[in-house]
Amino acid sequence: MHSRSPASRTGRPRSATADAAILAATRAALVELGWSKLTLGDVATRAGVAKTTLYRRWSGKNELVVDAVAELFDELELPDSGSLAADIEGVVLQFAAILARPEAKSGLMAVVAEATRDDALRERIRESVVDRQKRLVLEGRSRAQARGELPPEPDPVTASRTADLIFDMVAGAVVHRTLVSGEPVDEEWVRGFTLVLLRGLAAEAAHPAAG
Amino acid sequence: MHSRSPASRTGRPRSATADAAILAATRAALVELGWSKLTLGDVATRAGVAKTTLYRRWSGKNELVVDAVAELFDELELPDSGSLAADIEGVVLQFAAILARPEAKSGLMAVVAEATRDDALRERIRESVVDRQKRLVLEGRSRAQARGELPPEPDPVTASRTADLIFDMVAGAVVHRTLVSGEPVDEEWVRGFTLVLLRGLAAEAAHPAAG
DNA sequence: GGGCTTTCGCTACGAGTCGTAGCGTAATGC
DNA sequence: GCATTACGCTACGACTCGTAGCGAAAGCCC
Repeated sequence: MHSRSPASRTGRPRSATADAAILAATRAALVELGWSKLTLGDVATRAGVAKTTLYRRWSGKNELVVDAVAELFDELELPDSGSLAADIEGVVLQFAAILARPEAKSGLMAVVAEATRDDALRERIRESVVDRQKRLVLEGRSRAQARGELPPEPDPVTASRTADLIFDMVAGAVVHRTLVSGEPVDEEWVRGFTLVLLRGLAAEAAHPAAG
Repeated sequence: MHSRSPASRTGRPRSATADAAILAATRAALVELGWSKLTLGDVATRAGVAKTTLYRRWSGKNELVVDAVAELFDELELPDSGSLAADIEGVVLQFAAILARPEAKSGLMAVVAEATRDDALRERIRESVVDRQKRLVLEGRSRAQARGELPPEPDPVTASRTADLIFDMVAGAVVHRTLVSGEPVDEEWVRGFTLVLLRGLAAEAAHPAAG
């Protein structure tokens, strides 16, 4: 989560209940009000805590919403369905289901927008949201290579680059479809997407093709 | 741009200079302050107009920023470079160059986030930003089909669906790479991306593979 | 030129939010 | 019991919002 260091061993400990209540209240406020109309005073009232308590734990709206939205991605798991295509389809559908929730929609993109001018916020998003998604890509590829569906990478540099490319293609397409195009990520779309991606990757691996 | 109807033929006309000054001031404020710290009063001061003038033309921050950012995409053009791969790479590099500018970064994602709770705003973004990008996809495919690089579509329904898929994959990947991963869209990345996409599409077209 | 209409710049305003300070109280560890 | 920290509460100045009202300016039409 946020700060983990138990810098203080003495004194009254912070209420763990309050943390959970604040984050839940933040998500509820995101659903009802959206990002722009969400105020920290309102969140504090919903959570049943004082506004000052909220400010003692989070430095502002951005950090609070990142933590509140990050919890939504806890449920993301890579299903071991036996084939790479099914793995991808399963993860994409899970990711899309989370992204379709109103608290994720209005909150996530807003903090990403803010992160363009705030390096610390960008790093916070990376740690609590993005890296968890990226790990699924790495794990999925490793499984597919073990099954022989994808060839092993020749060197770690291109392996890392390809993983980054795949991640941006998968997450980017789903996010863009959901938030910009405003169309649902249903099974039909996922099938078409997976088809294009997988065949592109298989062919790309067969023909390394460095320009 | 915004309202096109010259509803009033009489009276003092609106200053066209003011419109341009306000939009330019908005972009300047986005660069210096970012989305969250941008205030309409400050934009009015920068543009040399009264705050009330600004409110007469735009209903709020969201609509103003959409128009200001939309102008950045005016320069987007499809280069006729002779091959589909070169066309894609050219457009992607143009798109990425625009998206890398700070006024686009901080403004565009913020209004997209707001648009998740505002249908009118979403439509405004679609008209002034998204559709112009989408047209390039349609045009590029049509050229590639004329060249024989892509097979003609069997029916208009799947043609439309495939175009939507390609658009979300291209725009999504570039946006995600730029804003979420925070990595540059350089020529090396574009080559790898185009390779995967094109080979996926060519194979997909060869094997229609429904269900 | 005279009149009509709309826009313009300016000032001022109530409402709402921000983030902080100060206080007395509650809950821990030693 | 004592030191230390977190808590709830209240209050505060600073800021932004969006609007109203005013006199002046800049166009059309006769």
